[in-house]
Amino acid sequence: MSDNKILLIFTSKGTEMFSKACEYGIKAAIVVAQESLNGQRTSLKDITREINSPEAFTAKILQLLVRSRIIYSVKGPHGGFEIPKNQIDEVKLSEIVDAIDGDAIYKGCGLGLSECSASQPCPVHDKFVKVRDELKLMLENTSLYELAVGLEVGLTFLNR
Amino acid sequence: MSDNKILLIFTSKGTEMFSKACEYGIKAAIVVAQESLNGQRTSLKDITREINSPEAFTAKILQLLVRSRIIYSVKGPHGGFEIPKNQIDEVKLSEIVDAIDGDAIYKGCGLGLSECSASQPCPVHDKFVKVRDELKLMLENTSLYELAVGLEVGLTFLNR
DNA sequence: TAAATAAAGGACAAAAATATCCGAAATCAT
DNA sequence: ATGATTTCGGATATTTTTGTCCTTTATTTA
Ligand code: FES
Ligand code: FES
Repeated sequence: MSDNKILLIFTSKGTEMFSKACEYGIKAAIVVAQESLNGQRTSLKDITREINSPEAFTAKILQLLVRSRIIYSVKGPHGGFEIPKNQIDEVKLSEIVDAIDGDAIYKGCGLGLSECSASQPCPVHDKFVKVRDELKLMLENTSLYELAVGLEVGLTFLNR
Repeated sequence: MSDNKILLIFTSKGTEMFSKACEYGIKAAIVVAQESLNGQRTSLKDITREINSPEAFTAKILQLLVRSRIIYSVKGPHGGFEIPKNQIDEVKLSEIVDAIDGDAIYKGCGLGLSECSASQPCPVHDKFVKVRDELKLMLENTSLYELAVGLEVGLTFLNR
């Protein structure tokens, strides 16, 4: 053991690509999309059971998506969250990420400079832009529909 | 204004790819590399002036890099941080990120599942792995040397 | 209309990341 | 040896993120 006191200050389990809030938001949206494709609304409880997330916290994130008109909510018995069927294919991952984490991850400078600029690039700019742009493209081209279908068919998992 | 009380809870200026600690670490390492190529040591003060970062916090991060033997330190007058010239080309960005943020960003599941698995993939797995692997490759193939040279030549900036 | 249900919203709590302060230890120059 | 300099290390403070609790509001059903 010995010197793990100071190290603890920096013992992060590992910084991830998206915030927890965003991870929950994406997962929740996929569940809502999947149920919506089946013509069903999904309640907060159902969602948190499916994605194994803290209820009240997830509620806040869902509200964020509702405010961004990415999903829609209905109160009262048999209420819950839904997405109009014809809209599910139009909702891109980028909109969800943007609503929760902002666009810095796929638009901002990799070293945190005020803005990414090709004329005044940071040292990693050239190399970073390539992967960042591919991330951007991926997020903008991936629809909730395809993610929901994979889940419905049993090919993918939300909970492990 | 009206409803910005609740919204404030979620007003992040935008989640970035790397943590602040990691951004400082990368920038600091580049400065140290650049000076080392000139046969000079760099003091903490010089570093924080170059990259415009909080001094004491940056010191902690530098210590982390020292412990990982990515950079070396010398105490006392004319002390500071340095990297042996012949090592500068061998230090890859991935080692720095790994030492500070861990490897989750270029190895972990995009939706935060316990581990990324192709046999039990999360809904974004297929699409995410592509960009994550490119990020991994980029980090593993980018050396401190090339980043430092770009800075030396005046092509890149650390401070804007 | 009343009761039950589910989301919305506010206040608060805990944990993690970011940041500051100060003294100790090492090193160098005189 | 002494004093100046600079990193190292511990304690603490601030801010942001994550998470909980409980009340209010809207909606449905009986
Ligand atoms: S300036 Fe840093 S990524 Fe473009
Ligand atoms: S399982 Fe989620 S990215 Fe591989």
